[in-house]
Amino acid sequence: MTTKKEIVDKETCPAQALLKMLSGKWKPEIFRLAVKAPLRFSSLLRTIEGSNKQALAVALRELEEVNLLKKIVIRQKPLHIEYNLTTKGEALIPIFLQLENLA
Amino acid sequence: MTTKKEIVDKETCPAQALLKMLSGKWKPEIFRLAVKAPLRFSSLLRTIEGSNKQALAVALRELEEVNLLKKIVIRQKPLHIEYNLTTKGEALIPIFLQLENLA
DNA sequence: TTTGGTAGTCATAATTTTCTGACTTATTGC
DNA sequence: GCAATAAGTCAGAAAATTATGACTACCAAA
Repeated sequence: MTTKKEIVDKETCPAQALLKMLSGKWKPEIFRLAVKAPLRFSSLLRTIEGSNKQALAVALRELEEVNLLKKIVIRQKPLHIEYNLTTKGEALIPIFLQLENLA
Repeated sequence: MTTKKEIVDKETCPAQALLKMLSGKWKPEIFRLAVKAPLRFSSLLRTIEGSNKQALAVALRELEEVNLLKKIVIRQKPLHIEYNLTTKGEALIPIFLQLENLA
C-alpha cells in the first residue's frame, strides 16, 4: 500500500523528482506542446514566443536525458528531427489531468 | 470526460500552474515537510540545510499566496506561528503519490 | 519599561539561469 | 565541390534568483 511515508522520504520523493525534471523557464511549455504533437526544433522556435535556440536546445536535451522526450532523426531532403513523448512522458498525462479538480 | 485538450490549453493548464506554484529552490522541500507535520519558521531554518531566513520567508509567503499553506498565529509566551497544508495542499498528496509508479 | 525569544524585513552581494549573435555540423540536390 | 536548409554549439552579456548580515516587529513576563 502507498502511504504518506513515500512522499516524505527525501531520497525517493517522486514529486521532487518530477518538479526537478520539469524545472526551468521552457520545459513545462515544451512538454505541454509535446502532448499535442511531435515537436520540430524550428517550429518550436517559432511557436514559443520569447524563446531562443540555446534555451530550446538545452531544454530539449534535458527532457531527453530524463526520458520524457525521445529524439528521432529523419534522414530526408533537409535533415529533420522530431521529439516525441516517451512512454514515461505519456504516463504523466493522466496524472496531470487530475490537477484540473484542484481549487 | 477529461481529455488531452485540457492539458494542452495554455491558459488553463493545471500542470503548468502547479509547476509554477512549486517552482524555486526551497518550495518543493517545504511542501514535502509540510506533508509530515505543521511547520515552524525556526525549526524549518534548522532542518533545511543550506537555507536562510530570507529564502524561507519568501517561499512560505508564496506558498501561502497560492493557497497551498495556511499560516496560523499562536499568541503564546513567545510568539508562535505555524504553517499547515490547506485542503488544496492535502489534495495534491494522492496525486503526487501516483508518481511512484513512473519508470 | 526593559528583556528575551520568535518571526520576520530590507538592501546589497553573489550565484545561477537565460539570452544574443556568430559560428558549426549534417544532409540533399545541382 | 558548392549552395541551401535544418539543427544545433559556444562565449560573453544580461537578467533573474538566491544568499548574507544588519535591522525591525510583536508579545509576555518581570
